[in-house]
Order: sequence, then C-alpha cells, then structure tokens
Amino acid sequence: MVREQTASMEDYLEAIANLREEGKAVRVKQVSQVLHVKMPSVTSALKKLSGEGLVRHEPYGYIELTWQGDKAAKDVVGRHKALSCFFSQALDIDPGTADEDACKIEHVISPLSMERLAKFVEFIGA
Amino acid sequence: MVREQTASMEDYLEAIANLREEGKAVRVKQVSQVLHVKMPSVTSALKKLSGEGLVRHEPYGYIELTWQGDKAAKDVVGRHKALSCFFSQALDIDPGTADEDACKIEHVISPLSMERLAKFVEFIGA
DNA sequence: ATCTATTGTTAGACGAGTCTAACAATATTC
DNA sequence: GAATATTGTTAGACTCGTCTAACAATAGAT
Repeated sequence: MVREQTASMEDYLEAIANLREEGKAVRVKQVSQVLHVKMPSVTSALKKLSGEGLVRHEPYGYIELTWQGDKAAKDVVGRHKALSCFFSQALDIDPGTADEDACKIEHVISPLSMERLAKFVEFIGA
Repeated sequence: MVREQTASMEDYLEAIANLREEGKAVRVKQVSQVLHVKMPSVTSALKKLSGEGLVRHEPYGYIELTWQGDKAAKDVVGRHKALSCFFSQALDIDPGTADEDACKIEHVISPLSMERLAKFVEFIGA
C-alpha cells in the first residue's frame, strides 16, 4: 500500500534515498543541507514519516528507510530520473535546470503521463 | 521572467480569464465552482489579488482583471495550452488527464523548459 | 576527563490557503 | 413590496510546512 505523500514528504524520502545511494551518512544535517531547509524541519518531517512507517530514526541516530519507505523513495527517484532525462536530452535543457524542473514536476505529474514520458525517453535514448 | 504568484493565485487568475473568455459572468460563485473551492476562499484570494493590482472587484460585483492581471493570466493560460497540447498530442494522453497535468505543471515548470516545450509542440503540431 | 564545537530536538510563531458558521446584501418570487 | 432564496462577506479555526530560539546530546580536542 503506497500511501500518498505530499511534495515535501516525497522530497525528504528522495533526499534520504539519494544520500544512502551515494554512500554518505544519512543524518538530519545532511538532509537539511540537501533540501535547503533548517534542521528542525527535518526532525519534524522524520517524525511524520516515522509515524507512517516509511522511515526508521532513533533520536540523534542515523536515518533509514523502511521497506515501504524505500519503495516510495524509489518511485520518486524513478520519476525524477526520467523527467530529468527528458528535459536534458529531449529538450536540450542544461542539467541544472532539468534537475530543478524534474524536482518540481515529479510531485504533480499523473502516473499515465509519467509512464508515457518514460517510454518516450527510453525511445529517444536508445 | 520571475514567477511572482503562487500556484493558487495563478489558478484564480486563470479561472477568471477563462470565464471571461467563455463569455460567462465572472462572479465569486463561478470561480469557486471552477476551482472547486468554497466562496470564502475566492473572496480571500480576490482581496489579495486586488491589493496587488491584478484584479478589480467591488464587493458583491463582477470580477475583472486589470491590465497587469490580464497579462499575468495570459501567461498562465499560454503555459497551460502548450502543456496540454504536449501531453495530448505528443504523448497521446486523454484530454482530461492532459488538462490536469497542465494545470499542475504550469505553475512549476521553468521558463526555459516551457519555451522549449512550446517550440516542440509547435514543431510537431505544424 | 573535561571543555568546546557540532549536531539534534523541542517549543512555539508564522504565512499561505483552505474550511465552517454566521451574518449581510442582492435577486427572485408571489 | 414583503418573504424567501441566492450569493457574497466576515470572522475565526485548522493543516501543512517552514522558521527562530533555546536547550540537550554527542563528538572532538586538548
């Protein structure tokens, strides 16, 4: 059961997944830097995501995604990558802007359009 | 161009412009129906937009866009149309979903990506 | 081992945008 | 033209996500 998340919460999940992927320590501070928010915002988000069973976080400890959280995060990351690819490759947008657009649009695009766009990217990318 | 309005306020401007375009009476009630919000939300938004010189609205009267408001609204509507076209024509998405996606993405896409996408639509549409 | 710097948490304020409830103005009907 | 229905406004509560300020825990340095 993939619970629907707000744009902000998806951003937190994505940031945690990315930090983990890059082998960096996943801590409140790192997340706050990645998302350009203050640490209390992260603590607050973690509390919410913990309560929903998406994140594991002992106070003052490392941050981990649960199986559910990981699933949700992978979904967001997948959308992000496809969108980023679309903008940079199909529309020849610079990587920075492509990433910014992906970051915004990943939270609002419909599953159907996302799927079609991903196929489109795959098509032109191959 | 700097996006100076929030997504919500852009929605109000767009709704007003569209109602006007369709020759319908532009009143609080109509706007509330189009945007699926309650009337007090519209009143509140109008107060804000009036204060910024984008809208003219006498209490209990019709709603009009100022020159500035019209300019801003046309910009949003233009984005919406291009995006909607892209989804329906380029990705073969049904009109309803294409419209929904356009409605969301129009508020967050970068000017650069918007421009490229519009050109793309123009290219495949012509 | 203590002292300091860093990191993390709690508490509470704030802005944006929504809502409900109550009230006021306008329109409609008889 | 009075009664009623509709539309619009005001006031105030609520959610969400952010922030600052103050405090607490942990890590690092000496």
